[in-house]
Amino acid sequence: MLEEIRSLLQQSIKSLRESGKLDHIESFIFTVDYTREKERGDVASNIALVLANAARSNPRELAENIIQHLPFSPFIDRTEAAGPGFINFFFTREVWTRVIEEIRNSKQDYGKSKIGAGQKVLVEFVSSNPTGPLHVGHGRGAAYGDALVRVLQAAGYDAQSEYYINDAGRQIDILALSIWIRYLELCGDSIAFPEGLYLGDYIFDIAAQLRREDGNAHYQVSSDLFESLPGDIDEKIDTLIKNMKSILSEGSFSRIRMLGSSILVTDIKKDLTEFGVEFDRWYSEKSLIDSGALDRMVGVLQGAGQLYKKDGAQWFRSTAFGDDKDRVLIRANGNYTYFATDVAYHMDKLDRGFSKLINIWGADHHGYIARVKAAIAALGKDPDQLAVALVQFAVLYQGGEKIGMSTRSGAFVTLQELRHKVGRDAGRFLYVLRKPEQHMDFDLDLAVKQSKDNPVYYVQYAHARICSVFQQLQERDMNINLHSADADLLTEIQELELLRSLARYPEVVAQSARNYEPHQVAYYIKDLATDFHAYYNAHPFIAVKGPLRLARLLLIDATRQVLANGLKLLGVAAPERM
RNA sequence: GCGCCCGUAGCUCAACCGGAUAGAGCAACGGCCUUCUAAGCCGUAGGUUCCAGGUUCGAGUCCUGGCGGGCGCGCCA
Repeated sequence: MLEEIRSLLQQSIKSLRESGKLDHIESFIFTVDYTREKERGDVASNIALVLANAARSNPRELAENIIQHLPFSPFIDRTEAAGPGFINFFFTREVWTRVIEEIRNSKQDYGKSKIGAGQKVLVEFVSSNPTGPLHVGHGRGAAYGDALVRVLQAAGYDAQSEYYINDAGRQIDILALSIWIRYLELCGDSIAFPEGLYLGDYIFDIAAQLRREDGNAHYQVSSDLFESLPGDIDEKIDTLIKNMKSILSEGSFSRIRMLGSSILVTDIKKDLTEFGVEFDRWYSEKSLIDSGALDRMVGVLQGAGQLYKKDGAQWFRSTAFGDDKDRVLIRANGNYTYFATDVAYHMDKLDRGFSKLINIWGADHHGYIARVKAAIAALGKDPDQLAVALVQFAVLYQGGEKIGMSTRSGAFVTLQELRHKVGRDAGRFLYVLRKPEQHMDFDLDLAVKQSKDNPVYYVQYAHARICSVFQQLQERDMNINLHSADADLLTEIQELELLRSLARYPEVVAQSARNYEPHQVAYYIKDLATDFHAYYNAHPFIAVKGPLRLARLLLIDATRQVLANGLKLLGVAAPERM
């Protein structure tokens, strides 16, 4: 509908020009938006305000002029110039009839658009290291990323989701080391667990499984492991890893690595699936090394003259592309850095033909953006193809107290615990109710409440209430055939409010996709639920006669459909009863 | 020190590319169940949008400088 109005305005401008009442203006941007208050019509445009300057005329007069030249439309009842020069449009009943029909015809597709026009977009999110379970911080990224993919798809983008598994490199070595030491303990060795390794209970579980399956096959005397360790904690860990690799057979080492990461990846997948988050693809970091993609990338940068050696390491001249400092790709000990494989990964994403890459990262990774963009530029691509959405941390509160979190020490609330405690729907809705860059207080007490305080139930309740009305009608064997229903009978204030809201939905989805802001959908369905509850309390549906009842049923059925569509985009269930 | 994010009602948060009188929920106060789910509704009260300048028809939104909070600034990921 906004496009219709936009077109009417453009036609008016054209005829103003042809009659010599308006000079030609190169290009201009104007808005056509649904109004916040119905006193200002259903839709308003600032076109006269925008053009007034260039036309050197009074905006209010220009608005009147534009109105005079508007072509006829069956959708416009009347127009007015208002305020400083806005043009307000008031819809005819024709519009409401059309909206209801459209919802009835489109059903689960109502709200979809083509603004993405098949653009290939890759959304990468969570991508947590398989070195421990997901915690509530990952939950926010998961809820946001999944909703974003759904919203983009609804807006016509060819959006795909991907999880990058860091199954190569140092972190996985540390994981293997942690498991092996616990395993040695299980074999009867008494070992002082070194600093900086993974401490969580899940490490014991993996070690126990290893021993169950392989017996003492990986047992080696551990005294060599701790020989001549340096003082620095990182160097100490690197030495421990080196020692472990020389003590263990190749087979044992890779067995422990693989077992650890595969168990953890499986757990992560399960956690996410139960949270309603599925990925189109799980992309292995290790595969970049095995396939030679990493070496190819280094070759390209080498060929471009953007690499140099210093202190035994291989550096990428990222400062030539706007980064603060140059970055190491290959460490002096010969190992690739995480950054190196990540650059290869981004090269691969672009090679796969995605026009836009959206990465969802925790806010602590913001300093990483410049170097990845620098690498993309150095590889001869456009760094603006990469968009990074930073998700701020969620701080958990319980009983008014902040719950501290620390990953390394193993003391954190896992996503699974959150889900068991508050449920999938409440968890996802509360996460996605905040725009990602906003710092967030996650109130566990509130999330747990199955009451009016919890916004997710407010929306779901509206959906269930509507279903219940139809359920009752069916039980009483009353007519619910809406084919002959007449939307023109809907004239109550609450009915018009609902119709206005329903009409807005496609634009909300489009806007939400354009800005990567699924929270707009969450707020919209909250508002829609409010409109419905107000209606429900003001007017009867069952205890009212024939045609009017059918008209009202028509309206609430459409409302139910839109609530369901919106909830679906957020990955939240639309229950039929509560 | 440098960089990024945030600062809006007592609390948690919205505000569509800069638009008209800054909105919800919770908390507070007053009402509504012999009628379809009260997990609901109606009403009252609550604001120097952190501060100071600037840009313009118009600023919570953009720019500059402060203040406050969070996070970065590794041959970690």
